[in-house]
Amino acid sequence: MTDYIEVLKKNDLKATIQRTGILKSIDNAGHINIDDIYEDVKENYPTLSLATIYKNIILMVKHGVIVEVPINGEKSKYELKKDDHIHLICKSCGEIEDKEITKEKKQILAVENFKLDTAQINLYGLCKKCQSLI
Amino acid sequence: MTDYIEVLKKNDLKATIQRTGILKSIDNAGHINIDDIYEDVKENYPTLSLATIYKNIILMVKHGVIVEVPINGEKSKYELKKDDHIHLICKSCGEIEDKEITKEKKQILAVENFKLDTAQINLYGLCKKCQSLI
DNA sequence: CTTCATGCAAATAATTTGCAGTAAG
DNA sequence: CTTACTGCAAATTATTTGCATGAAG
Repeated sequence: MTDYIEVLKKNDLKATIQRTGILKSIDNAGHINIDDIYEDVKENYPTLSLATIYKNIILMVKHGVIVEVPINGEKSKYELKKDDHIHLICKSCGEIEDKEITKEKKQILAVENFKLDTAQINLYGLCKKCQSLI
Repeated sequence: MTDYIEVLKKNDLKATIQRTGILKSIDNAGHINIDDIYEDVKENYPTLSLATIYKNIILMVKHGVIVEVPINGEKSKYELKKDDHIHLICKSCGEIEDKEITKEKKQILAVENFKLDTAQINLYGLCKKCQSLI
């Protein structure tokens, strides 16, 4: 269980109850879009507004607390910041699974004349469960 | 120079002047978002409407003529459909460069229990030009 | 205390839709 | 011919902004 208050302060952000609530929601879901965060957080903080979520998502991305995960044909989802990893995105059920990138894999992606900051690797296909349903 | 009429027909789409215009614009830019397509195409077809672009982008993505390239914190760009490749996205100037994925690299990305369809690899960092400006 | 965050309502931007008139095959 | 496409205007949805009040450090 992550200490969201710590994470926020470490990244120069005040720890408000709205922010920890949003982080808890993201952490819980793994990957989640703004509307779903709103639905989720509202349960515990009914007065929390969508505008507050927008403002905070932008802010927390800027401060490196969370990361945007753009998905083809959908609204972006967000996840807690962690080491680069691969997203396995199921085109059938929409489930997103994280997969570690080994050092060797990352090395292989290295490109000359380009100073790499973040690698975003999304593999679209069919997860095990959905394959078996065909 | 690609024959856009051919491409469209091959993918079961009528070849209208608006569609070939959009494809030409995308091909020309490499990677371009909807607003910029609009600005570009309007020069030659001033009556072409933004609604038509939206409708056709959605349609051409569905038919596999073009591909969405989501970019963190921006509106998605679009490119002509081609073999999977890597995008080098410069965080400074915004330039996107395509880089081939060798078979070995693609093999390395293979994951058990996941039937891969499309690989989307975006590397965010600094291009050569922008590195030298620091 | 002091500064920054929240919530609301209102503004703006982005995308979608319906429909009458056109064009492609 | 027949079916599907376009352009327009209107509707909807998504996102941003300003400001008075309230909470964090």
